[in-house]
Amino acid sequence: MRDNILEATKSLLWEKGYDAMSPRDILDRSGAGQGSFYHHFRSKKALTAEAIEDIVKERIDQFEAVISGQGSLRERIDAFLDQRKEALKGCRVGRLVWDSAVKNADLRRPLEKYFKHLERRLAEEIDKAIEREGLTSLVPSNQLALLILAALQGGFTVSRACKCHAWMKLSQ
Amino acid sequence: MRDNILEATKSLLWEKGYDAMSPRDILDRSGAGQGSFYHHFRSKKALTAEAIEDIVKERIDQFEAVISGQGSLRERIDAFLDQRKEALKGCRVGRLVWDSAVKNADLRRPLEKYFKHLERRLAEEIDKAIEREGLTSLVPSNQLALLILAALQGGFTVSRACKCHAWMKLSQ
DNA sequence: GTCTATACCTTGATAGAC
DNA sequence: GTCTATCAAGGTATAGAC
Repeated sequence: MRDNILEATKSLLWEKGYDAMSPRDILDRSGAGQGSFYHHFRSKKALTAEAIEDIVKERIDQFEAVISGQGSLRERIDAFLDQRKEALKGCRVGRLVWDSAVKNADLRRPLEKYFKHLERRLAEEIDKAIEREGLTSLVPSNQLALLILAALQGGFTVSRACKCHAWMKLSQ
Repeated sequence: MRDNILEATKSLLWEKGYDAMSPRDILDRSGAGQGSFYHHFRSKKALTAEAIEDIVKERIDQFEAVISGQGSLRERIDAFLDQRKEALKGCRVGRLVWDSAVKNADLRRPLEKYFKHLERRLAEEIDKAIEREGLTSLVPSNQLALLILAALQGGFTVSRACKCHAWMKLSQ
């Protein structure tokens, strides 16, 4: 039951975010009762903190699965971008950035960890590719890495505002 | 008093978003009483709709003030990016995209209008600059325009997650 | 561990006096 | 137009039985 509650929370955070997600929502989706909720978790915020840790862990694993894999850099980055088929739902992590809960440092830290990790690893792989694949870059690799991240996150924002997959235009 | 309420709402939408903003917050900031609130506006959502219309209007005007001005394309785009000094607060428009109110088509439409306008105008100015300034572009102007928008919006997201101005690294 | 009952607060809104 | 009083519903959490 603890797991049900946690999974329900993770999906609700993606769909509605923290502010719009009520304990009621979590109980309905998980099938748990009030008793279970407050037996396993001290508060909505404590539960959210754990859910965010989980989400970031999963996303980093999924990212590493493609970026550390075989293929050219271009192929691996494309595979990374392809992980986001449902543009209108946004990034499971980036979506949380604007929620009030994130004013709390403990809840924000995992989000920072996520973006820092992706930025660092992308820059590393770009550097490797410059060496191995003979690529050239007009800007430092860490700037390029950040640009890729930002364009992806902002693509979600524009996509949702326009209710269409703007990022598809970006990646052709 | 009507204006006080509207202005308070506009600033609160920027700081907290729709879901985390209560009528109480609005009354406190505007100095109005319950009576005034519901005399001038039918509901929180109706007030928000009007506030969003206002915000988009103001932002488009501010954008046009620089993009239609004098100077090279590069200078004008830099001026546009420079309008966002407070990266951690995010874009007044983009910030709203993830709020529950935006599921309502009437509230989402102004956001779409904003991004569509900026995308179209940036693409136009890029085309003009290619002709007049002899610039060249590796990608179609509308893709480049969208990339600029997305990188800016996503820059806000990453900046807030990391509590630092990521976009400064992007624009050097 | 889970259930039901309960409690307190806030939200979002209405009513009626002035 | 503004004020105060009031309200129903829902959000968040606790208590105690099983």
